[in-house]
Amino acid sequence: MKLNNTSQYAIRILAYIADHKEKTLFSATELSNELSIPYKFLTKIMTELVKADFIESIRGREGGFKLKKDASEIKVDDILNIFNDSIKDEECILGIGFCNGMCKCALHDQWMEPKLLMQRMFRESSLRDIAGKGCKI
Amino acid sequence: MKLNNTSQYAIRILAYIADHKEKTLFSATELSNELSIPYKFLTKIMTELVKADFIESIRGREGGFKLKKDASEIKVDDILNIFNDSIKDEECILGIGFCNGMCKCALHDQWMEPKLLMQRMFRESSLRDIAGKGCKI
DNA sequence: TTTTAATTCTACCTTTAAGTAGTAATTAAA
DNA sequence: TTTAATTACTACTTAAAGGTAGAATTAAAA
Repeated sequence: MKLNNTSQYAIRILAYIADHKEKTLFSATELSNELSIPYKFLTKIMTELVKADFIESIRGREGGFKLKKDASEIKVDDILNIFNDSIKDEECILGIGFCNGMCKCALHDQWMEPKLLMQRMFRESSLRDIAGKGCKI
Repeated sequence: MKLNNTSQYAIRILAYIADHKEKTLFSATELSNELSIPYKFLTKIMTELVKADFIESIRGREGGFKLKKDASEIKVDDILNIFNDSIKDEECILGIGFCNGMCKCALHDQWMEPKLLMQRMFRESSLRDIAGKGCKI
């Protein structure tokens, strides 16, 4: 019962960048070192964040990465969505075909409340909310 | 953000068995058919459930499986524990080293409430509670 | 005693997530 | 204009989850 590694890394990367408002550009090397994320894996994730338009990249010498949107406009759930890791409404905790009013799984009712809480947490927490709130590694 | 397939299958298998009190023995073939779980994968899971002492197996012709404990004594969390899939107290949603009072991750505080709810749901739901509450597949 | 229907065991195969390697492209500084 | 520092791209490797195959074992029924 966990987020996948890629999602975890992506959230930590973006939160780190959002946290350091004094800096304008972050290199992959810095992010990799500061956040203890394997360099090559990090650059792979950065490319996806660029494609998803959350991050702008400056190529070439003295280049780097920076946020493309305001930190308050990026929700944790938006990040999870890039990696297909957010909690879908129709998702069933026991993995049965259709889990809803007509045919629900054995844990459907108990799962409802924690599921909604988690969805709210992801949908309402922006990078601004979580930046600087925690340790890096 | 989901339970692994094996955990889902195991919960559904045990809930099914707990639900049919009129029957005393369940063959792998029946369970596989009724729950739409691949036969060979199911037997693998059954073996683990037997080793974990939740299920008793009767070998040979006319054999099968049955619950070894009372349904009220088996919690969903006990099942998840077999497959290392329960939510540990120290588990961090962003996967950082030690996520506690001293050094917590950026989502630590928001994660607290849904995490405790889920832990309670798993720890307090017994097979008896969930048996017969849902569709099979 | 043989057959048959069942579980168990060992080993393998497939798919996906996670991570690595090497090189090309880009750009500012020297 | 060359060099160094940077991101981007393509392809590969490794590890884990998910799933399959086949033979061995067991024990009731015929």
